[in-house]
Amino acid sequence: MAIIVNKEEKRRAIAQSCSELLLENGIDNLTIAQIAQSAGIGKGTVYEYFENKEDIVFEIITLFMIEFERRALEQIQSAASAKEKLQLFLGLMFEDEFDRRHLGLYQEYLAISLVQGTPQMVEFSLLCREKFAHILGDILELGIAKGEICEASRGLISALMLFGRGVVVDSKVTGIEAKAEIAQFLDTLFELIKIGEVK
Amino acid sequence: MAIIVNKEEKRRAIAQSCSELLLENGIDNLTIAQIAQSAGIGKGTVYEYFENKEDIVFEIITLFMIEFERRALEQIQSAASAKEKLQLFLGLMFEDEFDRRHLGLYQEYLAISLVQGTPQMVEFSLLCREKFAHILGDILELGIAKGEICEASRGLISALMLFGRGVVVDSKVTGIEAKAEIAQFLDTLFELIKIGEVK
Amino acid sequence: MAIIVNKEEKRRAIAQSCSELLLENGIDNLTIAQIAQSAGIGKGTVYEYFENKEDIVFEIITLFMIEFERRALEQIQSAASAKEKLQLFLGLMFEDEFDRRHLGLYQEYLAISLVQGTPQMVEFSLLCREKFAHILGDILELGIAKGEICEASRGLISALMLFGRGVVVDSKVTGIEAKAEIAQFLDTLFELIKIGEVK
Amino acid sequence: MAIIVNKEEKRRAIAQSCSELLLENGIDNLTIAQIAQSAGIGKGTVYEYFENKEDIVFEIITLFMIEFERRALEQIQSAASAKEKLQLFLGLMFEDEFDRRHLGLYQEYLAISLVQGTPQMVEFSLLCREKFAHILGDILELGIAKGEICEASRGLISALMLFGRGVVVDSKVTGIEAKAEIAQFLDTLFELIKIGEVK
DNA sequence: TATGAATGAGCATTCATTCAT
DNA sequence: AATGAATGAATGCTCATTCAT
Repeated sequence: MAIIVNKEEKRRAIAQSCSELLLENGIDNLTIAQIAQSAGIGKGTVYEYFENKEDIVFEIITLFMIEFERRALEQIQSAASAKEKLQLFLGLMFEDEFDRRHLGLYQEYLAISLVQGTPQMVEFSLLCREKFAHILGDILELGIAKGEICEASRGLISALMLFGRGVVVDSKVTGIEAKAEIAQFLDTLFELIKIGEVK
Repeated sequence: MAIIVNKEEKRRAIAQSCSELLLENGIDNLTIAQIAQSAGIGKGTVYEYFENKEDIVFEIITLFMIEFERRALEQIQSAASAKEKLQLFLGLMFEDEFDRRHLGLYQEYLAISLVQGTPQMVEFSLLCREKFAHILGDILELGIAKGEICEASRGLISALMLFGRGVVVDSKVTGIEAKAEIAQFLDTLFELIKIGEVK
Repeated sequence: MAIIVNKEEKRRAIAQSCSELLLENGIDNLTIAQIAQSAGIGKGTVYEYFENKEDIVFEIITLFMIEFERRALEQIQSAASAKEKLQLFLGLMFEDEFDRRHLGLYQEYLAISLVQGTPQMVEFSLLCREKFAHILGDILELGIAKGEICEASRGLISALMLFGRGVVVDSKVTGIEAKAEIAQFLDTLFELIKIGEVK
Repeated sequence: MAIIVNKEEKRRAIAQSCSELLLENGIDNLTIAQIAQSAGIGKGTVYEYFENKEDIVFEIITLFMIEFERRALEQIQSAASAKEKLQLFLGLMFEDEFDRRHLGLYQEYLAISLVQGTPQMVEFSLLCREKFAHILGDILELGIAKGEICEASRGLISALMLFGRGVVVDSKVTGIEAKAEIAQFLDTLFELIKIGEVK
């Protein structure tokens, strides 16, 4: 009698089993052979659950993204002002060693997107964009509602995300100090968007 | 006596001769054999003038960067207001087919920086950063001097560059409409930094 | 279930299939492409069974060494006196065309050991040394037991091997006549070590 | 008015100027460019004085050989008995750091001889052989004359040289302890060839 | 006599993916 | 459902030597 396996469940199990490997070795140095071994299955079996290597990496990165979103929402709640929330959100990837490894993986993923960019990857990136836009939107709306920042701030969602993307890239490419850049930007920005002053 | 060649000159000549190749094929698909052929020299000769393939790509990208800087300064002069200048500067890479190919190369270069990032590459990126910071600084200072924008705008240089980087990346990664994003950001931003209104 | 292959067996089969190639072309001129072709497999498959090219050469040389040892023991048995045995053993590599090709390969291997000498190669050479020391030891012991040679001869094992190595090298380097040198040495030596005379 | 240069003199000057380089880098890693630079001349000029790279290496090795011979003779004189002289002669290459570097070079040279062996190299090796045979011959003759060793020892010249060659090779190939091997061999040998005992 | 610019052949190795069993 | 054996494309780099000046 064959064991009935929930495909979706096994997918995640395989992905989980080698997520550490991915963080350690990076995408390029992760081989299908390693994946199969760490999951305790044959190489061919991997392809029963995933289309290709990219598919596996996707699964893992998606898991990380969900976790990241969860942490982001959690952290943001603990902050009082809109500025603090933004600071936390934009800076979340640069916190500690744990994040540094995830950041590295994310940068590697971005690099692949930059040169190979399959429709699937674009779709995934757009999905992330939406989620984060939503989070940023909530932060700003709340800030406006609480009278912390002006109505015009509403138009900054996309810019804040693009700024964030720039920080992620440049923290590697030019070695800028991410958290300092974020702080400085928010200081300047809040000088402009906070309520109650005349320029 | 032997023939004396101006090494620096020939370097540039070789780089020039295969820059088209680089734009067409991308970095990864550019082979030393192609470079040598397009320059009409032997493969070994290439290595008389360049350390390695990376070195060649660098030379070409540097040439493009210089050209880009020149065009940026030229375009900016033709604009009247600070907002227009910023729009031109940030949008310069997304103008037409000509730029699209250069943009692609730049994105590929960024991708490499994101995963391999040699000290030399970081140094180059920092150099670019400085140059562009200078240009942005001039634009903002002039805008402040002319009373177009508030003093606080001065603190936006780094943020504008990171935003620009984000647009370069996301125009590929998520397929956002670069020029529209830039326009929208500047509209919102100028709503905040222009002089003469109460929030 | 997938096909299970006896790895060790296939290793030897691949090695065997290109040993002729190795004898003909030498180590440096043996390419992986040739190996794959002669074994009727793909280049990649070669690497399923061998770490690298060196590993393949090792396998083949080891096979030759085993065969050499077998022949040596066989030949020695057919000889009556210790002197004859030594002569056969030391001269075995210089017999005929068959041996000349193997000798050439061995010399090439020695050359590599002399400049690159990986631990693995040293280990292999020590293994050979042990085996041959054992054979020489047996010959001498029997000679002593039979009263052909004096007790002190026992101390000559290592020297005989080093002499043999010297002959292998010099037969190529200075073109000395190997068999004549061996004969002359043994004549002199036996003059000294044979029993029953006063110097 | 052209400067008259003694070709032979300049040859030696060039060779001398890069002999240190040769000891440090080995034959394979010594480039013509380095040679030219260290001699303060152009690459092309090197070929005015030498046929090819091999020719240069030859010149240097010849210089070393002459020096080695000088040292050998000097050392030997300081020894009293034939056994001591042989020990000094055979062990001379394994004395100290100075010798270790020369030994390495010599081994590399042997390796080349083993696979490429040009007539010129064979000739050189034969020349060395003759010289050293002469030295060994003198040692043995003197020993015989002084009644230290028996007449038959005269036949050991070639064997001693081949043994020596074997030690040079195996000190690298199998990592044997050269000086110990030499001592052990000579102990055993002198047990056999010394005068005044009955086996 | 001196130079130095130009040359170009040659090859190991990796690993995602397939598919016969 | 699971497997794992087989595959093969694709490329940077070195350096001794030559010969035009």
